[in-house]
Amino acid sequence: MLLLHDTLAGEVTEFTLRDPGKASMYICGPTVYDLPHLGHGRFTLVFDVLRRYLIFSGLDVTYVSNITDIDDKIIARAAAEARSESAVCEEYEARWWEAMDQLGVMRPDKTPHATDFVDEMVTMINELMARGVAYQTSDGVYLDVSQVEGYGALAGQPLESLKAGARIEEHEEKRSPLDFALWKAAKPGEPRWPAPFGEGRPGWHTECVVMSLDLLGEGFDLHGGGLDLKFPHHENERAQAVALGRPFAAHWAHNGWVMVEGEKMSKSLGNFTSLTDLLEKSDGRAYRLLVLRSHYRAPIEVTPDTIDDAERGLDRLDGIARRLPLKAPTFPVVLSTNDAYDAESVARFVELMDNDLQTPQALALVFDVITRAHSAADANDEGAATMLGNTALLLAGAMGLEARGEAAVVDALTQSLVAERDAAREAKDFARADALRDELTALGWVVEDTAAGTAVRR
RNA sequence: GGCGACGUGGCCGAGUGGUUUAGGCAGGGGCCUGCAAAGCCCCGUACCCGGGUUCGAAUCCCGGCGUCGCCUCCA
Repeated sequence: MLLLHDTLAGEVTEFTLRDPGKASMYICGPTVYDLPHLGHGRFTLVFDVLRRYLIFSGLDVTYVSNITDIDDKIIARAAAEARSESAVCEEYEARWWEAMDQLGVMRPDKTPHATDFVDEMVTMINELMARGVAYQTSDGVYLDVSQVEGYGALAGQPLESLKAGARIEEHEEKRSPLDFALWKAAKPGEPRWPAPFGEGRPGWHTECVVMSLDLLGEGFDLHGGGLDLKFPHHENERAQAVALGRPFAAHWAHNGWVMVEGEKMSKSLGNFTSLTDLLEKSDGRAYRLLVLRSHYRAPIEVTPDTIDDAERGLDRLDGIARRLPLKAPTFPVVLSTNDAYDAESVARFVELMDNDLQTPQALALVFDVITRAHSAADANDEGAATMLGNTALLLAGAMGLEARGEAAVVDALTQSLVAERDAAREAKDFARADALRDELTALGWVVEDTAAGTAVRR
């Protein structure tokens, strides 16, 4: 039984399912107006790990994550670069998926685009107006949060308290500074859709309510995203569903910040690093390892040092796959009772993951199993070594971490140096052998002697 | 002003009332090796400060200090 922290409850609760055997997740996706940054990388990894763990546990998971393709920032960029909004969205959505693939994040089962759901959003806004909880102003349609039962539940603060701290600029037509736009009336030159309440475009908080309920149905299991979405984005989504009287997400999950030198990384602070940049410089698996290494709700520091550290950790994972003839699990990994695994380790893994995704300890467990596999191999106990090695690959794989044991692609020059070195060692010409090793090292290879002769890897 | 998170050994980063304890990286010693590498074994000082509860607290409570965040767009 999976226990998961629920933002609404403010504590770890049982992750219950609406339909037995099936899990439905809606994770807020990106607004495609710029390159993805490290924060995007983290939330996609965190929820990818949750998704994979649910699959590993035998559940049939439906994972929906949207693409916001209409927004002020998209319009601004399009205007600044004198091209269409759709051109901007196409470019950055493509970059988004490239980064996701490099991270090994599974593609969502469904990827709704906001602009494909405008009709549904208009219908919903109409209903909110008919119910008297939304009102029209000269620049759009707003939700009257004072009429929403329990507004502020996600923020963990009552409405009055939120109001007191509101730093929103005055808007004389709004009844409360916390009221938010469901619909923004079109300004000249902006993309627009027809609506009974005037041409315009949907507000950000509206798309996710409509798309999640439309694609997953009422009372779906989990709604997640980065911590900054908790308020106001998720609060406002929830407010719309509550105002409509429609059961919304049963469970809310939010992951912690990516920090840069002790400060939250964010676009507004200008201290963000693009994911694209990171992935050019490091193995995509390194960021996943880094994310797994701390709890998903804790902040993480991403620096060249912590990434390097993670890459060295990967080498330890890969090392066991290089050493032993293991059976790589099929991704996404599903727990099968047919194969020979170390039952105790698997049980321990499940116990840790069930406890609000204790991936740091689960990872420690994987490393322990690797050590045991090496020890067994040292003792020439091939059966135990293989079984333990396969267990390590299974558990790492369950978290989306792939071990790579395949030999490097070796060019002709390297091949000849390797052959020459083997010959020299055969002839006990160690001076020559060491010189050749130096040459190989200079070419960027790590040289290891094995029973089969010289082995090289990057 | 309101609400919240956090402060652990060289670094990253878990943990939680009590035997030995995360784990990774880095460092030291040993085994292995022609020498290495990889691997295995062993090792180091930790728990912000001050009180309190307790037989016993890094772990619970109170106070303090410090850091960070949310209440505006933000993953």
